[in-house]
Amino acid sequence: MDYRQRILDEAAIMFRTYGIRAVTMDMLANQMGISKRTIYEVFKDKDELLSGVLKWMTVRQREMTTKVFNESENVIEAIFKMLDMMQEHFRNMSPAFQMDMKRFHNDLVTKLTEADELPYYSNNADVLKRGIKEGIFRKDIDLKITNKCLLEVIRMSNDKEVFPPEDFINKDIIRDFYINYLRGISTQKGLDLINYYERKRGQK
Amino acid sequence: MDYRQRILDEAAIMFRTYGIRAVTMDMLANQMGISKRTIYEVFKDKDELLSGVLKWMTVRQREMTTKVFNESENVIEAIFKMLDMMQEHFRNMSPAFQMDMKRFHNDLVTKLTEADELPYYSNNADVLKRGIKEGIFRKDIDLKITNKCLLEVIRMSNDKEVFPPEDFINKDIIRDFYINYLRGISTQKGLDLINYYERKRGQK
DNA sequence: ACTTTGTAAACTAAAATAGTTTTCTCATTT
DNA sequence: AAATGAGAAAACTATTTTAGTTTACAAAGT
Repeated sequence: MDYRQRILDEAAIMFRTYGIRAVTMDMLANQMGISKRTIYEVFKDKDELLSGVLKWMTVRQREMTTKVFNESENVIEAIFKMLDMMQEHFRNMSPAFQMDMKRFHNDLVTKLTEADELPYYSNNADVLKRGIKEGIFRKDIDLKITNKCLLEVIRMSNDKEVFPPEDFINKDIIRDFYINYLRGISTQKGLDLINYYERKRGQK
Repeated sequence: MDYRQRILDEAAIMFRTYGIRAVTMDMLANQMGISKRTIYEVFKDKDELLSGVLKWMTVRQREMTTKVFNESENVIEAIFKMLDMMQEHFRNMSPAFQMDMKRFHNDLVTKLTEADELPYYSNNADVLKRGIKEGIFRKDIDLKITNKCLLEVIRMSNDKEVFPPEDFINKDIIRDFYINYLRGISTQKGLDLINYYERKRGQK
């Protein structure tokens, strides 16, 4: 029985559901039916547990995205699927989680951001290159800047201070923001594809 | 400027979004751009604020339900609309809120439950009576028991321990539970109406 | 000038929780 | 059957938070 993995899985669920502060180590141990000490046997402290959870979430996200990208006809289809996954990821995440991350673990956030170990905040250079190769994105875009912009779009879309929930009821902010930026860097072929998948999506 | 009401409104939003413990009095004051002391000028302590918030939520819920009931053709239509409202209410509520209520304010919960001052946990006797008068519910049902059962259905449907989210992905538990119990107390006319509104709902 | 109303910020006291230590239990090994 | 070891259970303490208070101060109205 791999305690480490079991703890990571359960902690991930609980952190995402209730927030980080709200989940005490006692609560987690009780919920899993193990002793608190066993948790501390594997993880030095709560910070290490949290950072483990985030890294694990990133690994899984990477695997899923890679799979999606390999199985997609073109970059636009892949991006649309990835946006669906991302939306699902953030939809099930308690606002408390994001608030706690900012208030109490901001140093961890910056560390993980720099190390590209935060789910859905990872380097998109490969995607962009593929898009260029497929004639979907314009050849003259600046890879580094565009990549950074896409990351910022995601970050901002999920920032409650930028888009306060009381003013923006719509949950499709990411989509809207991301896709319209995408249009801006697309060729005619890219635009046609975006329109195609947008229509397709609207139908269901 | 009615501080009491403004505080209630903002606290309601924050408690529901982040949970009760996660929202500190400082945070609430900062968010509103007022001083913490001003809050304590109006509310003795956090408990009183919370209880105020819940009562206020109940008042609004009552108004809305009453309106819906007066504007509905029959009891089944009214109940369907009410279920929609209820679903919306619980959908936007952080699991942390419900957990905090149970862990740290359980005495308040029981107090408010007894006083019928918890949103959506209110007496349904009038609804049942109207249903009987309209020939939708059977005449021979035991009002007191049925009423209690309906309340319990709502309570259980929202209890994460009864329906753990990891096992029951479906958010329509309340609907399913409530409506099928309703079928059990309905006349043929009632059943026909339920089927009609179920179909109508399924279409959109 | 004086009073009221509220902000800002420092402070204290209480509560909760992270993390530790101790004791006990049961299963496995020798 | 004794020894070992992994982990449960629960009590403990040390730290951190946060509720709630107090103080000083600023603006606005009288």
